[in-house]
Amino acid sequence: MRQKASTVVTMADVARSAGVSTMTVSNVINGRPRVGAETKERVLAAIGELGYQVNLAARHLRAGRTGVVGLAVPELENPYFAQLAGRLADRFEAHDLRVVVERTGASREREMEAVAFSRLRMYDGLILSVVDIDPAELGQLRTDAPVVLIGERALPSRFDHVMMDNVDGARQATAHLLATGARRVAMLGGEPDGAANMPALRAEGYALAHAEAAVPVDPRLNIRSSFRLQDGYEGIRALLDRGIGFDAVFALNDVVAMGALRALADAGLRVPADVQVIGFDDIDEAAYLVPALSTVSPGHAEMADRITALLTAQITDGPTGEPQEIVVPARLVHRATTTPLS
Amino acid sequence: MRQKASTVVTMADVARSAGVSTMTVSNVINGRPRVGAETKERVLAAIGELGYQVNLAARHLRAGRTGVVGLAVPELENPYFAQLAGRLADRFEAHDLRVVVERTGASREREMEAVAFSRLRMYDGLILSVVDIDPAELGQLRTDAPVVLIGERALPSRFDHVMMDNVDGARQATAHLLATGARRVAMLGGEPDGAANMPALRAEGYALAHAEAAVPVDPRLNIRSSFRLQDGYEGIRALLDRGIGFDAVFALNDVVAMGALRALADAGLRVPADVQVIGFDDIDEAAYLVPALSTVSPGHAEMADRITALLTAQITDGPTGEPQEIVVPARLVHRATTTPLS
DNA sequence: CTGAAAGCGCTAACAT
DNA sequence: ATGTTAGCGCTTTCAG
Repeated sequence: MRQKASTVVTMADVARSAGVSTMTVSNVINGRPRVGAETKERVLAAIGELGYQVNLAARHLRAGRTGVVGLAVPELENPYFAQLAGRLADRFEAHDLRVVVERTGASREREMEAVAFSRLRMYDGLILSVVDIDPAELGQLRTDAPVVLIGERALPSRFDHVMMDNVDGARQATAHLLATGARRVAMLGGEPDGAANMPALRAEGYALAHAEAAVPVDPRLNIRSSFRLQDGYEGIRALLDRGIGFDAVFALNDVVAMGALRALADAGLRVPADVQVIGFDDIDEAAYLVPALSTVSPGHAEMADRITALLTAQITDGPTGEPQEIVVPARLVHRATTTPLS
Repeated sequence: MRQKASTVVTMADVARSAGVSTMTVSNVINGRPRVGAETKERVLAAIGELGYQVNLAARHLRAGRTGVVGLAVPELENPYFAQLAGRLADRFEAHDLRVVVERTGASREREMEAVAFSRLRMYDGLILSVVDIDPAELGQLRTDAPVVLIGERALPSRFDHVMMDNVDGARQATAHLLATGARRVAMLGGEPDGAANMPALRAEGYALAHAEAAVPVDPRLNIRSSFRLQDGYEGIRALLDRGIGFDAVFALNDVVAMGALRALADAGLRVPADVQVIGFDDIDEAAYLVPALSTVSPGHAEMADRITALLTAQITDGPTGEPQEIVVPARLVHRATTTPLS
């Protein structure tokens, strides 16, 4: 399993071939000024001939930085994360930092912690979407590497942390449903494991709105599942098959809302006349569904701006004093799957 | 802008604190067998106390490998790529390789080449989705690092290359439309720059089907644009506004098809009764749209399997002799936006 | 303008 | 069972 060391061209090879020192080669490659024009050409020629490429591992070891920030998300396929990744990539590009995305595999907190933190040193900074992590685990991590957490509710931690207002967003969404006459609001998506994770928070907002409107919650309307399209579809089908009536659906994210819309259409139910539907996340697709999906916008731009600002600050200035904790407000987006207020 | 070297804990620090050599620390960390139980504990304790974390840059420099494979795609937000990334991550995990995804920014071939190849050495292997790259540029690259190209038509290159059958998929899709009575098939999406890029190939299949069916093509039905939802929407709107009649839409990908579906619905046109619609890519969302989108499936599983096999082979066995060129067949998926064949 | 020396943090190979 | 030596490929001093 050995590498064929002979095929790897090093800087020393180039230097030898061009009859200069490695230092001069280094200078040419990095476009440093004080190199003779003719020398430069000789070096460039040698590089071309030998097909030399810098060894970034060595460069990084030396430089102590990599120029890349990692973004660790539970899953790549979820449009929310894919779109977040795009927005962050845009912003970090402006700071000459490249974003690379990796997957943690969600709920499995072990894996997440392991992956994300063992690799910390590969990155100048890490943006970690915490899904289900135990605050205690976070607490034991010894590192002053630049890290920004995104996702859940306030965590006791020494890391900067930006979150969307899950509870309030869910409250607003549910309240709108209730205010426009719904009395039996199904809640769809999210695993039923306690914890302060995202589904739990959105569920909290759902409960809150019911309490405020003094509308009782029927626990049978609580359909928990994973967050795929299929889960949204099957959740609604299950409700229908079991004959459990409902006049609105609060989907814990837009993806399951999409699945729900489909199930409703298949059942011949009209949206929003028979059943209102509202999602969460405001993914790009929401506006283009038929009918267009009402949803909760978690403030995409502000979120991305905050994350970028926080992380770049840490990277350039080193560990900051107090960890910041930023809550980006959520906003209802009314489209065609809900009935307007009055 | 100096790093605070004092806060970085190295293996030597741990060794000193535990009263052993760095080698012993290394052995403990890597779980190598021949370490005394009591020594091990001392080391572990020191690690915990100091909050030591391995420096992966150094490890990689030493090991000559990183355990990560890069996936460079034009854009993260496109569900096709997001879903591809997920499938690849699954498969590479089985080989103890982690996939990290980065964005090349599509069409700008310079950037793409630059990004993808300058970083080659960071990865044990690279999967590069070539969008618009000039074969000549690829040709000049000197490297025998493991690379698998995905995307377009056959390229003269020394890299393994797996592609979907763009032309045939498009031909099948268009042929179905024509066979079920459509005579004016709008083609939607894709920049109109010549080249052997994806849009051009799918356009070729479109033309081919028309030729085979002896149906003339009205160039005004060719609406080229970018590949966002909005572009699909606006493309159809433009056709409608200009009063250019059409009875079917071949969308160059599912995302623009989604936009088109929405525009059609807004205009009160029934799908497929008034206008048939077919997309390309078979993204997960397609099956859940209302109505469910007929599309061309590019053989997702086979594609991912092939890519994984090719790249892992290169990584473990070194440069192979002949570069492989694999075309994964495309298959029509009939759902609700097209009328069935007779 | 160019070069020599030293060392980033780690681990394979060889002592002990 | 543990330590010593050497060096991965690069770049930062500091000398020419």
